[in-house]
Amino acid sequence: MNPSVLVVEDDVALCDLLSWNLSAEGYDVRSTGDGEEALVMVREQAPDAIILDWMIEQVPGIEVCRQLRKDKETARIPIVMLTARGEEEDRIRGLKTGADDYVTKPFSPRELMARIEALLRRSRPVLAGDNLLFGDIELDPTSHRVRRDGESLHLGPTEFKMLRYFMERPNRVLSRQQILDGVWGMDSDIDERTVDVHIRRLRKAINRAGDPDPIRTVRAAGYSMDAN
Amino acid sequence: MNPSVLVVEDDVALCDLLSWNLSAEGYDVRSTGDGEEALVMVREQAPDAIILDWMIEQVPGIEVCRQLRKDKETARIPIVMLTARGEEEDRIRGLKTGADDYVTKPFSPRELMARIEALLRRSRPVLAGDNLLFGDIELDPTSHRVRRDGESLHLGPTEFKMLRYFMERPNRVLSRQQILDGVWGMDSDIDERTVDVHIRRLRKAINRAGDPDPIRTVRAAGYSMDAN
DNA sequence: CCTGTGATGACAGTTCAGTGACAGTTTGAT
DNA sequence: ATCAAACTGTCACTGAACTGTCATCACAGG
Repeated sequence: MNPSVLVVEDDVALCDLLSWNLSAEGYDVRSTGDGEEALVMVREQAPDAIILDWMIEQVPGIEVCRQLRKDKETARIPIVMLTARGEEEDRIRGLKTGADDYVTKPFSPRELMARIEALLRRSRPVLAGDNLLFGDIELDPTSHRVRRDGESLHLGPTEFKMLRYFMERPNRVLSRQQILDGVWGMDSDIDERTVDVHIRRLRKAINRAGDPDPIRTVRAAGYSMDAN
Repeated sequence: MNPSVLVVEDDVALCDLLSWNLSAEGYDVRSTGDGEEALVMVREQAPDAIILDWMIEQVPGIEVCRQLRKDKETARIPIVMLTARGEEEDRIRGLKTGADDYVTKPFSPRELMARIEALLRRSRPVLAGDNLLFGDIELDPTSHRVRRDGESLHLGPTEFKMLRYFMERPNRVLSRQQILDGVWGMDSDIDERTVDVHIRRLRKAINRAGDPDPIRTVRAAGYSMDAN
Protein backbone atom coordinates (compact mmCIF):
# COMPACT_ATOMS: atom_id res chain seq x y z
CA MET A 1 0.00 0.00 0.00
CA ASN A 2 1.89 2.99 -1.34
CA PRO A 3 1.25 6.50 -0.11
CA SER A 4 -0.93 8.43 -2.50
CA VAL A 5 -0.43 11.97 -3.70
CA LEU A 6 -2.82 14.25 -5.50
CA VAL A 7 -1.24 16.75 -7.87
CA VAL A 8 -3.30 19.84 -8.59
CA GLU A 9 -1.57 21.74 -11.36
CA ASP A 10 -2.94 23.15 -14.61
CA ASP A 11 0.34 23.42 -16.47
CA VAL A 12 0.16 20.06 -18.20
CA ALA A 13 3.89 19.71 -18.75
CA LEU A 14 4.68 20.42 -15.12
CA CYS A 15 1.87 18.19 -13.97
CA ASP A 16 3.27 15.30 -15.98
CA LEU A 17 6.76 15.93 -14.73
CA LEU A 18 5.59 15.81 -11.14
CA SER A 19 3.44 12.76 -11.68
CA TRP A 20 6.27 10.94 -13.33
CA ASN A 21 8.70 11.77 -10.55
CA LEU A 22 6.29 10.79 -7.85
CA SER A 23 5.42 7.52 -9.53
CA ALA A 24 9.09 6.74 -9.83
CA GLU A 25 9.39 7.20 -6.08
CA GLY A 26 6.62 4.70 -5.59
CA TYR A 27 3.68 6.95 -4.88
CA ASP A 28 0.19 6.39 -6.21
CA VAL A 29 -0.49 9.56 -8.14
CA ARG A 30 -3.69 11.18 -9.28
CA SER A 31 -3.84 14.60 -10.86
CA THR A 32 -6.10 17.35 -12.05
CA GLY A 33 -5.75 20.90 -13.22
CA ASP A 34 -9.01 22.07 -11.81
CA GLY A 35 -9.62 23.28 -8.27
CA GLU A 36 -13.23 22.26 -8.17
CA GLU A 37 -12.44 18.80 -9.37
CA ALA A 38 -9.60 18.55 -6.88
CA LEU A 39 -12.02 19.01 -4.01
CA VAL A 40 -14.26 16.30 -5.40
CA MET A 41 -11.35 13.93 -5.84
CA VAL A 42 -10.17 14.47 -2.30
CA ARG A 43 -13.59 13.79 -0.91
CA GLU A 44 -13.89 10.70 -3.05
CA GLN A 45 -10.68 9.23 -1.85
CA ALA A 46 -8.47 11.15 0.53
CA PRO A 47 -4.83 11.18 -0.59
CA ASP A 48 -1.94 11.08 1.86
CA ALA A 49 -0.62 14.39 0.57
CA ILE A 50 -1.51 17.12 -1.90
CA ILE A 51 0.65 19.25 -4.16
CA LEU A 52 -1.34 22.35 -4.91
CA ASP A 53 -0.61 25.07 -7.41
CA TRP A 54 -1.62 28.53 -6.35
CA MET A 55 -2.89 29.58 -9.77
CA ILE A 56 -5.34 27.07 -11.13
CA GLU A 57 -8.66 27.13 -12.90
CA GLN A 58 -12.06 27.52 -11.30
CA VAL A 59 -10.97 27.91 -7.72
CA PRO A 60 -7.68 29.48 -6.68
CA GLY A 61 -5.31 27.15 -4.86
CA ILE A 62 -5.46 29.06 -1.66
CA GLU A 63 -9.21 28.70 -1.59
CA VAL A 64 -8.92 24.96 -2.15
CA CYS A 65 -6.55 24.89 0.76
CA ARG A 66 -8.98 26.76 2.96
CA GLN A 67 -11.83 24.45 2.01
CA LEU A 68 -9.81 21.37 2.77
CA ARG A 69 -8.78 22.68 6.15
CA LYS A 70 -12.33 23.50 7.07
CA ASP A 71 -13.62 19.95 6.71
CA LYS A 72 -12.61 17.72 9.57
CA GLU A 73 -12.17 14.77 7.24
CA THR A 74 -9.54 16.47 5.16
CA ALA A 75 -8.11 18.95 7.63
CA ARG A 76 -5.00 16.96 8.37
CA ILE A 77 -3.87 16.12 4.88
CA PRO A 78 -0.43 17.63 4.27
CA ILE A 79 -0.44 20.26 1.55
CA VAL A 80 2.52 21.65 -0.37
CA MET A 81 1.75 24.92 -2.11
CA LEU A 82 3.45 25.46 -5.39
CA THR A 83 3.74 28.83 -6.99
CA ALA A 84 5.47 31.33 -9.15
CA ARG A 85 4.65 34.08 -6.71
CA GLY A 86 7.82 34.43 -4.75
CA GLU A 87 6.85 37.37 -2.63
CA GLU A 88 7.24 36.97 1.07
CA GLU A 89 3.68 38.12 1.64
CA ASP A 90 2.31 35.32 -0.50
CA ARG A 91 4.42 32.70 1.14
CA ILE A 92 3.35 33.77 4.57
CA ARG A 93 -0.26 33.91 3.51
CA GLY A 94 -0.02 30.41 2.06
CA LEU A 95 1.50 29.02 5.20
CA LYS A 96 -0.98 30.78 7.46
CA THR A 97 -3.85 29.42 5.43
CA GLY A 98 -2.87 25.93 6.33
CA ALA A 99 -0.29 24.85 3.80
CA ASP A 100 2.47 22.79 5.34
CA ASP A 101 5.14 23.87 2.92
CA TYR A 102 5.51 26.42 0.22
CA VAL A 103 7.76 25.89 -2.74
CA THR A 104 8.55 28.58 -5.29
CA LYS A 105 8.88 27.95 -9.01
CA PRO A 106 11.26 27.19 -10.46
CA PHE A 107 12.05 24.39 -8.07
CA SER A 108 14.05 21.22 -8.04
CA PRO A 109 11.87 18.14 -8.41
CA ARG A 110 14.17 16.21 -6.15
CA GLU A 111 13.87 18.77 -3.43
CA LEU A 112 10.12 18.70 -3.77
CA MET A 113 10.23 14.92 -3.43
CA ALA A 114 12.31 15.26 -0.30
CA ARG A 115 9.85 17.75 1.14
CA ILE A 116 6.90 15.51 0.40
CA GLU A 117 8.72 12.66 2.03
CA ALA A 118 9.45 14.77 5.10
CA LEU A 119 5.79 15.67 5.38
CA LEU A 120 4.61 12.11 5.01
CA ARG A 121 7.17 10.99 7.52
CA ARG A 122 5.48 13.24 10.01
CA SER A 123 1.85 12.68 9.19
CA ARG A 124 1.94 8.98 8.44
CA PRO A 125 4.45 7.31 10.68
CA VAL A 126 3.20 3.99 9.43
CA LEU A 127 4.64 4.66 6.01
CA ALA A 128 7.87 6.14 7.17
CA GLY A 129 9.33 3.07 8.73
CA ASP A 130 8.49 4.20 12.21
CA ASN A 131 6.39 1.08 12.40
CA LEU A 132 7.66 -2.37 11.86
CA LEU A 133 6.00 -4.18 9.03
CA PHE A 134 6.06 -7.81 8.13
CA GLY A 135 3.58 -9.02 5.59
CA ASP A 136 0.20 -8.10 6.98
CA ILE A 137 1.54 -7.73 10.50
CA GLU A 138 2.17 -4.26 11.78
CA LEU A 139 3.84 -3.31 15.03
CA ASP A 140 3.84 0.23 16.34
CA PRO A 141 6.40 0.64 19.12
CA THR A 142 5.11 4.08 20.11
CA SER A 143 1.55 3.07 20.77
CA HIS A 144 2.50 -0.47 21.76
CA ARG A 145 0.04 -1.84 19.29
CA VAL A 146 0.05 -4.81 16.98
CA ARG A 147 -2.27 -5.28 14.05
CA ARG A 148 -2.74 -8.07 11.59
CA ASP A 149 -4.58 -7.22 8.45
CA GLY A 150 -5.73 -4.06 10.18
CA GLU A 151 -7.24 -5.89 13.10
CA SER A 152 -5.85 -5.05 16.50
CA LEU A 153 -4.32 -7.92 18.45
CA HIS A 154 -3.69 -8.33 22.12
CA LEU A 155 -0.24 -9.43 23.24
CA GLY A 156 1.21 -9.70 26.72
CA PRO A 157 4.37 -7.74 27.51
CA THR A 158 6.74 -10.61 26.82
CA GLU A 159 5.05 -11.65 23.60
CA PHE A 160 5.17 -8.04 22.47
CA LYS A 161 8.88 -7.75 23.11
CA MET A 162 9.47 -11.04 21.41
CA LEU A 163 7.51 -10.12 18.33
CA ARG A 164 9.41 -6.86 18.14
CA TYR A 165 12.69 -8.70 18.47
CA PHE A 166 11.71 -10.90 15.57
CA MET A 167 10.38 -8.10 13.40
CA GLU A 168 13.56 -6.15 13.86
CA ARG A 169 15.47 -9.16 12.56
CA PRO A 170 13.34 -10.70 9.86
CA ASN A 171 14.52 -13.63 7.80
CA ARG A 172 17.11 -14.68 10.32
CA VAL A 173 17.19 -17.77 12.42
CA LEU A 174 17.45 -16.78 16.06
CA SER A 175 18.67 -19.24 18.62
CA ARG A 176 16.85 -19.61 21.90
CA GLN A 177 19.83 -18.10 23.64
CA GLN A 178 19.78 -15.07 21.37
CA ILE A 179 16.10 -14.64 22.02
CA LEU A 180 16.62 -14.91 25.75
CA ASP A 181 19.39 -12.35 25.63
CA GLY A 182 17.46 -10.00 23.44
CA VAL A 183 14.07 -10.21 25.10
CA TRP A 184 14.81 -11.06 28.73
CA GLY A 185 18.21 -9.40 28.96
CA MET A 186 21.73 -10.77 28.97
CA ASP A 187 21.70 -11.71 32.60
CA SER A 188 18.67 -13.89 32.92
CA ASP A 189 18.96 -17.47 34.01
CA ILE A 190 15.82 -18.64 32.37
CA ASP A 191 15.41 -22.07 30.94
CA GLU A 192 15.77 -22.19 27.17
CA ARG A 193 12.60 -24.22 26.89
CA THR A 194 10.66 -21.27 28.18
CA VAL A 195 11.20 -19.66 24.81
CA ASP A 196 9.17 -22.46 23.26
CA VAL A 197 6.27 -21.68 25.47
CA HIS A 198 6.30 -18.03 24.66
CA ILE A 199 6.60 -18.81 20.98
CA ARG A 200 3.46 -20.82 21.32
CA ARG A 201 1.70 -18.00 23.11
CA LEU A 202 2.86 -15.55 20.49
CA ARG A 203 1.66 -17.81 17.70
CA LYS A 204 -1.69 -18.24 19.34
CA ALA A 205 -2.01 -14.49 19.68
CA ILE A 206 -1.16 -13.50 16.13
CA ASN A 207 -2.55 -16.36 14.07
CA ARG A 208 -6.21 -16.37 13.29
CA ALA A 209 -7.64 -19.39 11.59
CA GLY A 210 -6.45 -19.47 8.00
CA ASP A 211 -3.52 -17.11 8.41
CA PRO A 212 -0.13 -18.54 7.61
CA ASP A 213 2.19 -18.81 10.59
CA PRO A 214 4.93 -16.21 10.14
CA ILE A 215 7.20 -17.91 12.65
CA ARG A 216 9.14 -20.84 11.31
CA THR A 217 10.60 -23.44 13.61
CA VAL A 218 14.13 -24.39 12.65
CA ARG A 219 14.89 -27.71 14.16
CA ALA A 220 17.99 -27.76 16.35
CA ALA A 221 18.63 -24.08 15.67
CA GLY A 222 15.84 -21.81 16.81
CA TYR A 223 13.07 -19.77 15.23
CA SER A 224 12.86 -17.41 12.34
CA MET A 225 10.34 -14.94 11.10
CA ASP A 226 10.10 -15.24 7.36
CA ALA A 227 7.79 -15.59 4.43
CA ASN A 228 7.92 -19.38 4.59
CA MET B 1 1.44 27.30 28.55
CA ASN B 2 3.11 28.62 25.41
CA PRO B 3 4.84 26.41 22.89
CA SER B 4 8.57 26.36 23.43
CA VAL B 5 11.26 26.65 20.80
CA LEU B 6 14.94 25.91 21.08
CA VAL B 7 17.20 28.03 18.87
CA VAL B 8 20.55 26.50 18.05
CA GLU B 9 22.58 29.16 16.31
CA ASP B 10 26.13 30.36 16.98
CA ASP B 11 25.83 33.70 15.25
CA VAL B 12 24.89 35.73 18.30
CA ALA B 13 23.24 38.54 16.37
CA LEU B 14 21.07 36.14 14.41
CA CYS B 15 20.32 34.12 17.48
CA ASP B 16 19.09 37.21 19.28
CA LEU B 17 17.04 38.28 16.31
CA LEU B 18 15.30 34.93 16.19
CA SER B 19 14.78 34.75 19.91
CA TRP B 20 13.30 38.20 19.94
CA ASN B 21 10.95 37.45 17.09
CA LEU B 22 9.84 34.18 18.60
CA SER B 23 9.26 35.72 21.99
CA ALA B 24 7.19 38.43 20.37
CA GLU B 25 5.01 35.71 18.85
CA GLY B 26 4.48 34.27 22.28
CA TYR B 27 6.89 31.36 22.27
CA ASP B 28 9.03 30.33 25.19
CA VAL B 29 12.52 30.52 23.79
CA ARG B 30 15.76 28.96 24.88
CA SER B 31 18.92 29.17 22.86
CA THR B 32 22.47 27.93 22.55
CA GLY B 33 25.24 28.14 20.01
CA ASP B 34 26.67 24.77 20.79
CA GLY B 35 25.50 21.46 19.34
CA GLU B 36 26.56 19.40 22.31
CA GLU B 37 24.75 21.68 24.69
CA ALA B 38 21.70 21.65 22.47
CA LEU B 39 21.40 17.90 22.88
CA VAL B 40 21.64 18.24 26.64
CA MET B 41 19.03 20.97 26.71
CA VAL B 42 16.62 18.93 24.65
CA ARG B 43 17.02 15.95 26.90
CA GLU B 44 16.53 18.10 29.95
CA GLN B 45 13.31 19.55 28.73
CA ALA B 46 11.98 18.73 25.32
CA PRO B 47 10.98 21.82 23.33
CA ASP B 48 8.01 21.80 20.96
CA ALA B 49 10.22 22.74 18.03
CA ILE B 50 13.86 23.33 17.19
CA ILE B 51 15.55 25.79 14.89
CA LEU B 52 18.88 24.35 14.01
CA ASP B 53 21.77 25.97 12.21
CA TRP B 54 23.77 23.66 10.00
CA MET B 55 27.13 25.16 10.93
CA ILE B 56 27.59 25.30 14.65
CA GLU B 57 30.29 24.55 17.14
CA GLN B 58 31.19 21.15 18.52
CA VAL B 59 28.72 19.04 16.62
CA PRO B 60 27.48 19.91 13.15
CA GLY B 61 23.76 20.61 12.91
CA ILE B 62 23.04 17.64 10.74
CA GLU B 63 24.61 15.39 13.32
CA VAL B 64 22.49 16.94 16.07
CA CYS B 65 19.49 16.25 13.88
CA ARG B 66 20.50 12.64 13.43
CA GLN B 67 21.04 12.18 17.16
CA LEU B 68 17.67 13.65 17.99
CA ARG B 69 15.92 11.43 15.50
CA LYS B 70 17.61 8.36 16.86
CA ASP B 71 16.27 8.75 20.37
CA LYS B 72 12.66 7.73 20.70
CA GLU B 73 11.98 10.49 23.19
CA THR B 74 13.04 13.25 20.85
CA ALA B 75 12.38 11.68 17.48
CA ARG B 76 9.17 13.52 16.84
CA ILE B 77 10.23 17.07 17.64
CA PRO B 78 9.88 19.26 14.56
CA ILE B 79 13.18 20.63 13.30
CA VAL B 80 13.82 23.52 10.96
CA MET B 81 17.29 23.49 9.49
CA LEU B 82 18.83 26.86 8.89
CA THR B 83 21.77 27.34 6.64
CA ALA B 84 23.83 29.41 4.30
CA ARG B 85 24.41 26.39 2.12
CA GLY B 86 21.88 26.78 -0.63
CA GLU B 87 22.88 23.83 -2.74
CA GLU B 88 20.16 21.43 -3.66
CA GLU B 89 22.21 18.49 -2.46
CA ASP B 90 22.48 19.95 1.02
CA ARG B 91 18.83 20.72 1.21
CA ILE B 92 17.88 17.23 0.20
CA ARG B 93 20.38 15.77 2.61
CA GLY B 94 18.98 17.87 5.42
CA LEU B 95 15.43 16.83 4.69
CA LYS B 96 16.32 13.18 4.34
CA THR B 97 18.13 13.25 7.66
CA GLY B 98 14.92 14.08 9.37
CA ALA B 99 14.58 17.83 9.24
CA ASP B 100 11.01 18.94 8.63
CA ASP B 101 11.89 22.11 6.84
CA TYR B 102 14.96 23.71 5.42
CA VAL B 103 15.39 27.45 5.18
CA THR B 104 18.25 29.14 3.38
CA LYS B 105 19.99 32.26 4.62
CA PRO B 106 19.28 35.03 4.10
CA PHE B 107 15.69 34.47 5.03
CA SER B 108 12.74 36.49 6.14
CA PRO B 109 12.13 36.20 9.87
CA ARG B 110 8.41 36.44 9.27
CA GLU B 111 8.47 33.57 6.84
CA LEU B 112 10.45 31.52 9.29
CA MET B 113 7.84 32.31 11.93
CA ALA B 114 5.12 31.19 9.57
CA ARG B 115 6.97 27.96 8.87
CA ILE B 116 7.42 27.25 12.55
CA GLU B 117 3.78 27.90 13.09
CA ALA B 118 2.85 25.54 10.27
CA LEU B 119 5.04 22.84 11.76
CA LEU B 120 3.61 23.23 15.23
CA ARG B 121 0.13 23.22 13.81
CA ARG B 122 0.88 19.85 12.34
CA SER B 123 2.69 18.27 15.24
CA ARG B 124 -0.16 19.28 17.46
CA PRO B 125 -3.14 17.03 17.73
CA VAL B 126 -6.42 17.89 16.07
CA LEU B 127 -7.58 21.35 16.92
CA ALA B 128 -11.05 22.76 16.64
CA GLY B 129 -10.42 26.41 17.00
CA ASP B 130 -8.17 26.46 20.01
CA ASN B 131 -9.64 23.32 21.48
CA LEU B 132 -8.11 19.93 21.64
CA LEU B 133 -10.21 17.26 20.06
CA PHE B 134 -10.15 13.56 20.45
CA GLY B 135 -13.07 11.64 19.10
CA ASP B 136 -16.09 13.13 20.80
CA ILE B 137 -14.04 14.60 23.61
CA GLU B 138 -13.27 18.29 23.47
CA LEU B 139 -10.97 20.17 25.79
CA ASP B 140 -10.75 23.92 25.92
CA PRO B 141 -7.51 24.94 27.64
CA THR B 142 -8.48 28.57 28.06
CA SER B 143 -11.82 28.11 29.71
CA HIS B 144 -10.72 24.93 31.46
CA ARG B 145 -13.68 23.11 30.12
CA VAL B 146 -14.18 19.57 28.91
CA ARG B 147 -17.06 18.26 26.88
CA ARG B 148 -17.98 14.84 25.66
CA ASP B 149 -20.48 14.61 22.88
CA GLY B 150 -21.37 18.21 23.66
CA GLU B 151 -22.13 17.51 27.28
CA SER B 152 -20.04 19.39 29.80
CA LEU B 153 -18.01 17.31 32.25
CA HIS B 154 -16.56 18.11 35.60
CA LEU B 155 -12.91 17.32 36.22
CA GLY B 156 -10.67 18.12 39.15
CA PRO B 157 -7.50 20.14 38.49
CA THR B 158 -5.22 17.12 38.32
CA GLU B 159 -7.54 15.14 36.11
CA PHE B 160 -7.81 18.12 33.81
CA LYS B 161 -4.06 18.47 33.46
CA MET B 162 -3.77 14.77 32.92
CA LEU B 163 -6.41 14.68 30.23
CA ARG B 164 -4.71 17.57 28.51
CA TYR B 165 -1.38 15.81 28.72
CA PHE B 166 -2.94 12.80 27.04
CA MET B 167 -4.79 14.75 24.40
CA GLU B 168 -1.63 16.56 23.42
CA ARG B 169 0.02 13.20 22.89
CA PRO B 170 -2.59 10.89 21.46
CA ASN B 171 -1.77 7.41 20.26
CA ARG B 172 1.33 7.12 22.39
CA VAL B 173 1.94 4.98 25.38
CA LEU B 174 2.95 7.18 28.25
CA SER B 175 4.78 5.66 31.18
CA ARG B 176 3.75 6.52 34.68
CA GLN B 177 7.02 8.40 35.08
CA GLN B 178 6.37 10.45 31.97
CA ILE B 179 2.92 11.27 33.23
CA LEU B 180 4.30 12.28 36.60
CA ASP B 181 6.91 14.47 34.96
CA GLY B 182 4.45 16.04 32.60
CA VAL B 183 1.55 16.58 34.95
CA TRP B 184 3.13 17.01 38.37
CA GLY B 185 6.46 18.43 37.22
CA MET B 186 9.93 17.00 36.87
CA ASP B 187 10.79 17.29 40.52
CA SER B 188 7.97 15.58 42.29
CA ASP B 189 8.59 12.57 44.44
CA ILE B 190 5.16 11.13 44.07
CA ASP B 191 4.51 7.43 44.08
CA GLU B 192 3.99 6.01 40.60
CA ARG B 193 0.87 4.21 41.70
CA THR B 194 -0.78 7.53 42.36
CA VAL B 195 -1.08 7.83 38.62
CA ASP B 196 -3.33 4.77 38.63
CA VAL B 197 -5.68 6.40 41.04
CA HIS B 198 -5.97 9.55 39.01
CA ILE B 199 -6.46 7.52 35.87
CA ARG B 200 -9.39 5.90 37.58
CA ARG B 201 -10.79 9.26 38.61
CA LEU B 202 -10.32 10.58 35.11
CA ARG B 203 -12.04 7.57 33.62
CA LYS B 204 -14.92 7.86 36.00
CA ALA B 205 -15.28 11.51 35.09
CA ILE B 206 -15.24 11.18 31.32
CA ASN B 207 -16.97 7.87 30.71
CA ARG B 208 -20.71 7.74 30.76
CA ALA B 209 -22.36 4.37 30.50
CA GLY B 210 -22.01 3.07 26.97
CA ASP B 211 -19.13 5.29 25.94
CA PRO B 212 -15.96 3.51 24.96
CA ASP B 213 -13.06 4.19 27.31
CA PRO B 214 -10.56 6.35 25.41
CA ILE B 215 -7.76 5.49 27.81
CA ARG B 216 -6.10 2.19 27.17
CA THR B 217 -4.08 0.45 29.84
CA VAL B 218 -0.86 -1.01 28.51
CA ARG B 219 0.35 -3.55 30.96
CA ALA B 220 3.90 -3.05 32.16
CA ALA B 221 4.20 0.13 30.12
CA GLY B 222 1.69 2.79 31.00
CA TYR B 223 -1.44 4.30 29.51
CA SER B 224 -2.36 5.53 26.10
CA MET B 225 -5.16 7.58 24.68
CA ASP B 226 -6.31 6.12 21.42
CA ALA B 227 -9.22 4.91 19.42
CA ASN B 228 -10.53 1.59 20.65
C1' DC C 1 11.01 -48.36 14.98
C1' DC C 2 13.87 -45.28 17.92
C1' DT C 3 15.57 -40.82 19.34
C1' DG C 4 15.72 -36.23 20.05
C1' DT C 5 13.45 -32.06 19.64
C1' DG C 6 9.42 -29.17 19.54
C1' DA C 7 4.42 -28.55 20.80
C1' DT C 8 0.98 -28.49 24.18
C1' DG C 9 -1.85 -28.21 28.35
C1' DA C 10 -1.82 -27.61 33.03
C1' DC C 11 -0.45 -25.24 37.12
C1' DA C 12 1.30 -22.65 40.89
C1' DG C 13 3.55 -18.49 41.84
C1' DT C 14 4.13 -13.75 40.76
C1' DT C 15 3.23 -9.32 39.12
C1' DC C 16 0.29 -5.73 38.13
C1' DA C 17 -3.66 -2.71 37.63
C1' DG C 18 -8.32 -1.64 39.56
C1' DT C 19 -10.84 -0.28 43.62
C1' DG C 20 -12.71 1.63 47.90
C1' DA C 21 -11.43 3.83 51.91
C1' DC C 22 -9.28 7.43 54.46
C1' DA C 23 -6.75 11.08 56.49
C1' DG C 24 -4.67 15.31 55.40
C1' DT C 25 -4.85 19.48 52.63
C1' DT C 26 -6.61 23.08 49.80
C1' DT C 27 -10.22 25.97 48.28
C1' DG C 28 -13.91 28.97 48.36
C1' DA C 29 -17.97 30.70 50.50
C1' DT C 30 -19.81 32.81 54.30
C1' DA D 1 -11.68 33.53 60.72
C1' DT D 2 -14.53 29.42 60.18
C1' DC D 3 -16.39 25.70 58.03
C1' DA D 4 -17.88 22.54 54.51
C1' DA D 5 -16.95 20.70 50.25
C1' DA D 6 -13.67 19.34 47.02
C1' DC D 7 -9.40 17.50 46.12
C1' DT D 8 -5.05 14.77 46.86
C1' DG D 9 -1.79 11.13 47.86
C1' DT D 10 -1.30 6.70 49.98
C1' DC D 11 -2.55 2.19 51.37
C1' DA D 12 -4.32 -2.45 51.65
C1' DC D 13 -6.73 -5.64 49.22
C1' DT D 14 -8.55 -8.20 45.24
C1' DG D 15 -8.93 -10.34 41.01
C1' DA D 16 -7.08 -10.83 36.61
C1' DA D 17 -3.28 -11.29 33.68
C1' DC D 18 1.07 -12.97 33.05
C1' DT D 19 5.16 -16.03 33.78
C1' DG D 20 8.23 -19.92 34.19
C1' DT D 21 8.40 -24.78 34.72
C1' DC D 22 7.15 -29.41 34.12
C1' DA D 23 5.21 -33.72 32.38
C1' DT D 24 3.50 -35.50 28.46
C1' DC D 25 2.45 -35.93 23.70
C1' DA D 26 3.54 -35.56 18.64
C1' DC D 27 6.45 -35.89 15.09
C1' DA D 28 10.50 -35.49 11.90
C1' DG D 29 14.70 -37.69 10.74
C1' DG D 30 17.68 -41.39 10.80
